[in-house]
Amino acid sequence: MNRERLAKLNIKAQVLKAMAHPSRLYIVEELARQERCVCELTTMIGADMSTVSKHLSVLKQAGIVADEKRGSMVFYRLRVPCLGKLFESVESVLECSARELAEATK
Amino acid sequence: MNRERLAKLNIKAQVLKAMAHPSRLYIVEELARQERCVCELTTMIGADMSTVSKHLSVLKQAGIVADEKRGSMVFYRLRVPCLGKLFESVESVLECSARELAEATK
DNA sequence: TGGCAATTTGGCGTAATCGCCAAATGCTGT
DNA sequence: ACAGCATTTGGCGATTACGCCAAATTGCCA
Repeated sequence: MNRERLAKLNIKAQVLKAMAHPSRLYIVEELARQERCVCELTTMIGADMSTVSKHLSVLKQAGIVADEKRGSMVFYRLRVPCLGKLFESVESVLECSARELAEATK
Repeated sequence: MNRERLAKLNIKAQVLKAMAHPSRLYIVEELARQERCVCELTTMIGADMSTVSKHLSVLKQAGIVADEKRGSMVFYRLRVPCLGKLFESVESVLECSARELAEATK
């Protein structure tokens, strides 16, 4: 495995890792519909605001979301419009393996 | 957030998490081309065989790969054929955010 | 300027992850 | 049955993730 490929793998894994958390995945799904400020997401998720803020920071550092300050509030939005495809892919992965997974974990 | 959605989020996050590691992502990419036995993957990755075996176990538990024992060797293959879409999605996410990410981390 | 709300940051304890080593398991051929 | 290869499992130390609390920061408005 050459180091170019390893570098790409690291970046890709980083993107996946950023979304590989229920709260963060929820955030991404919601931002795919519309932009939201931190307090909105906080009440939706039902966790501490500092926790949500850190999740957003992870997504931001992975290049998935962007933030914009308007007044005293910070609004987050998806940085890339192509995430919808990824959702579909994950969904289809689930559909493909859902039954087998259910059987496997019985 | 109702508990049905939370359950789905947990499963989706689990799938993403299983792939959110450079070695495991490498494995998935290779298995998308052809099935491989553990020792092949071990030499390709260059880690301890026990480490590779555990990575494969994670992918298996997430429903991403399936294993088949042939003789004394175990061959792994992708469980779902639709993972190609997901790769494309991750790639496009990278393309969309690569430049901005590079600038952001300067 | 003082106070209040929104957000971020630092820190802490707990839990999970990672990679290697050693040991156990399974299969093959003699 | 035995030796040897392929694979898995258990465990250990080190690193990282997670969620909450408290404190710091920033902007708004009286």
